[in-house]
Amino acid sequence: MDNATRSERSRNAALEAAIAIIARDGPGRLTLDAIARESGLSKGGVMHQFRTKEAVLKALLERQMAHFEEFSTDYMARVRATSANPNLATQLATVREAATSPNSAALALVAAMVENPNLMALPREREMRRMAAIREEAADPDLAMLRWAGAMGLLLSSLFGMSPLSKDEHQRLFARLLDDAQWTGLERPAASRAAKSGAAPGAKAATRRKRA
Amino acid sequence: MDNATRSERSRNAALEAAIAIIARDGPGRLTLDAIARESGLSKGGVMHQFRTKEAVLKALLERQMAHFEEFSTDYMARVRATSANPNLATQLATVREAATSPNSAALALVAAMVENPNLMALPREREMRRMAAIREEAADPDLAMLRWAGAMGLLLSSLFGMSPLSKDEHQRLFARLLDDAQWTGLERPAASRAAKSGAAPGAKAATRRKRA
DNA sequence: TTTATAAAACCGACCAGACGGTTTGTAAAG
DNA sequence: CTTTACAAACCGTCTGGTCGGTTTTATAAA
Repeated sequence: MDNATRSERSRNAALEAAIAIIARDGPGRLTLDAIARESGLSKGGVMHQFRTKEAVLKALLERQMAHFEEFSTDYMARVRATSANPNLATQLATVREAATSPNSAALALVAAMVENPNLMALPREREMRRMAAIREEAADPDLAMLRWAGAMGLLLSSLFGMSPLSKDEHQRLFARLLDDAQWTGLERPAASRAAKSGAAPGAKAATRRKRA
Repeated sequence: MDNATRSERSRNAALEAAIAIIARDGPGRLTLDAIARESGLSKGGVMHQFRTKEAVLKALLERQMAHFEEFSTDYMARVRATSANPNLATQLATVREAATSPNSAALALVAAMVENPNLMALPREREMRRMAAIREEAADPDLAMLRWAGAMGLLLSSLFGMSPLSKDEHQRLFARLLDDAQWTGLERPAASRAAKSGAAPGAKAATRRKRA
């Protein structure tokens, strides 16, 4: 077998094992020995691919982020033309995806937070940029943030096992969050922001797109 | 000093120390030795008050839950008469309180989840009962759930350090979540609840059914 | 009030196992 | 023959938990 793909396979096995462990036993049980056991590799093998445990977490985080990055990009490409607020739509759909997929990125996030809280710097920064984009394009930025927060709440509460909602109800709520038509009734034009953006005509911020 | 209060003081010191450690160093750094160091007690002293580490976590969880239980009861007593949906209002206010207070219950939750995920059984059950009450009283149960989810999203995202919102914005969003008047525009009469006695929950709700 | 006794709170040394990480050795790929 | 991928034994430290002993409080007889 090719050397590169051999490494690739091992790295993959280790990361899959890590996710399985976190999901099954909780983040506190994620140890290098456990990863070795679960993946079939020896501890030496794991340590050859990742020099330190933090490197494992980092790789895990990056892999999950890349996955959702891809999902996000695809979704964005599909709705950019049709949606009035493509960034919000994309983010909502991505969070739904994360909530649906069992080996969620959220698990990696929790594990990272446990081991080394400042590993979250990367995801945080990315998330913040997205939030900024959402607010830029929104007619009512606060409402957009609340829709985003609603999605996060659904995701995290189900991750923490605190959601009383069935799968169906979950999907229904996400669908409602995503449906712009259901939120148009109570928009508040965000006077503060309109005033801040200089000579902007006061009313409809939704028509003002980001740099075209 | 009285014997009972001596114990009380020690238990308190240990729990305070635990919260401080979690907040400062992350849940992964919460060890019995660390608690002993931080609290000034000896390890033996800590182990006398709590026979096991799990007992510490459990006590921590229960203390925080009791605190918010009290807040919740007080708030409920104040708004029960005036609010159309006192359960929702109370829950939103409680979550805001949790998000505001620095030594949040959420920290205890995360720590418990790390150490022993099934410790979350108690909070989960309580939460579920509340959610049920919220849905009972709501004209549009799904919307109520989304407002709740929004609050949870704000809380948890700020807990994870992923909130781009300032304190002021945070407060503003919570206020908006709490203000019934801002959500009456798009209520849907909850066909699900009315028709639920049948069998089909899953109808594609995308078609908007607004109410006057 | 004093004194004898118990019970509870507390200490700090100690232990077995688990932890992250290193080292040494070997087989496969280049 | 050199480099890379992996294995397995190993190391020092940390972890949750135990244990024997000391101090403080509680009880009550003298």
